[in-house]
Amino acid sequence: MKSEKISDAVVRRLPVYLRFLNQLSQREVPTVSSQELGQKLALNPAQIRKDLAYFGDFGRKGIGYDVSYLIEKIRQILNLDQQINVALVGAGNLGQALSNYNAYLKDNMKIVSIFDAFPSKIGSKINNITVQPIEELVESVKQNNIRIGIITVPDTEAQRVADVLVAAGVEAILNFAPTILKVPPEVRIHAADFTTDLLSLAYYLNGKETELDES
Amino acid sequence: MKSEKISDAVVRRLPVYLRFLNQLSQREVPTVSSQELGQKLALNPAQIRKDLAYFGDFGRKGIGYDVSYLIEKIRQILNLDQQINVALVGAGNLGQALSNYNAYLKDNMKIVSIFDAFPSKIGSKINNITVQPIEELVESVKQNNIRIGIITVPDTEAQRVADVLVAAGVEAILNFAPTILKVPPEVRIHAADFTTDLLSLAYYLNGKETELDES
DNA sequence: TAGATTGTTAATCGATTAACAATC
DNA sequence: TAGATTGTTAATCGATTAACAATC
Repeated sequence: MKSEKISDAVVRRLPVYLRFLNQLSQREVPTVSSQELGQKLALNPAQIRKDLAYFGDFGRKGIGYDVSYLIEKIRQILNLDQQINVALVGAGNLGQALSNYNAYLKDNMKIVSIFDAFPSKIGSKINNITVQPIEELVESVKQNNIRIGIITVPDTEAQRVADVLVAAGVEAILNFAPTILKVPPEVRIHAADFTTDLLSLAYYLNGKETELDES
Repeated sequence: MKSEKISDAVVRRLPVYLRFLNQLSQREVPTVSSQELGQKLALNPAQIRKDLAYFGDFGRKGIGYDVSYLIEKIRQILNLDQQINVALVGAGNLGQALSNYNAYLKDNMKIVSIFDAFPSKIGSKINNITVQPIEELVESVKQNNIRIGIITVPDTEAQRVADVLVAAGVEAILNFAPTILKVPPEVRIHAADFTTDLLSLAYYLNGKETELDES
């Protein structure tokens, strides 16, 4: 166990480990080596060992990692040993898809409130949750102990919504809008904008990745 | 213009530049400096200049970058000066959201075919496109000059679908399923799995990012 | 004991940032 | 000319990988 600052690159791999470990657990595989993890996840085994060693000595030399134990530990590290309440802002197509797709549930993340600005959406039910007007957000976030906000509104509204979420005291935001949001440094933001991913893919079409520089 | 290998980190910033430049263009701003771009996009100006300089001398000393010219150039670099046809596999909630949300259209990316395995989905129309059975994928991809595939099927099906897309000759895949896909090296894959993003956010809740290591 | 695999240090690799001459 | 800003080299910073002693 070291007490260095842990980089975001490391943190983002933890859910990847967790997911695969859960699969192993389901198949009742008792232990796994960094070697095998690396192979399955396309990562360097040394990197995996190093990542895990930041948080503790979870493995056993000569044996590997106990699957159940490592799952428990990673869940603790990610704060997933308690339920994390999430608010979703933007009940459009994408927002509806995210709230239906409640795969997070098994990971203790739960969308407990949904907000929208459109009067036509308000009052309707998505996945058993009644859509509320954004005016009620601050109050609702405080009352329901909501700690994470998901933004699925049009990009023109994203900053406004982020400001409201911050005012409500949310600690982290997952932003699906294609905008760089300005928030105070204590609020963590992850961009989940897939248009960026998709457009950048186009670069790799057509052999453009090898330089054709003849000139 | 250098002919180094361009890293993916650089490529992924290009769509971010492009998006902001489009906004400037709409406001009819004629030129922009790396300084200003950096400020708005929360990036280091030197990094922006370096990124752009990989592809050519697009700026003018003392002036900055001509907005329209830079847009044109970045679109060329990203292969977006031609229409790129995209296939979507998986007509569930998320798939429907993506195909409705056709924000890519203005960037010359177009979802032209949608596939699903569920008999109940097949034949229905989403955003004016008829959902086809996966059995028709290979044929359809070839006929419609589809070059990118988007995977929005359940994770248990993702690898199978990826194999079919590869067999059909797709050059790149955007994968929303939470699985590490195995594909031949000439096919580019980007992971767009937001559960990873969301779970990793939980790490930052609650002051966990500063080490409490007292022991 | 022999084989396997960890945790960790050192080496490498790559990406970001600073600095500045060139020049509009 | 003076001020601004690029393109690029050099310096820095950080992340990944290799190597290996410790040990199950």
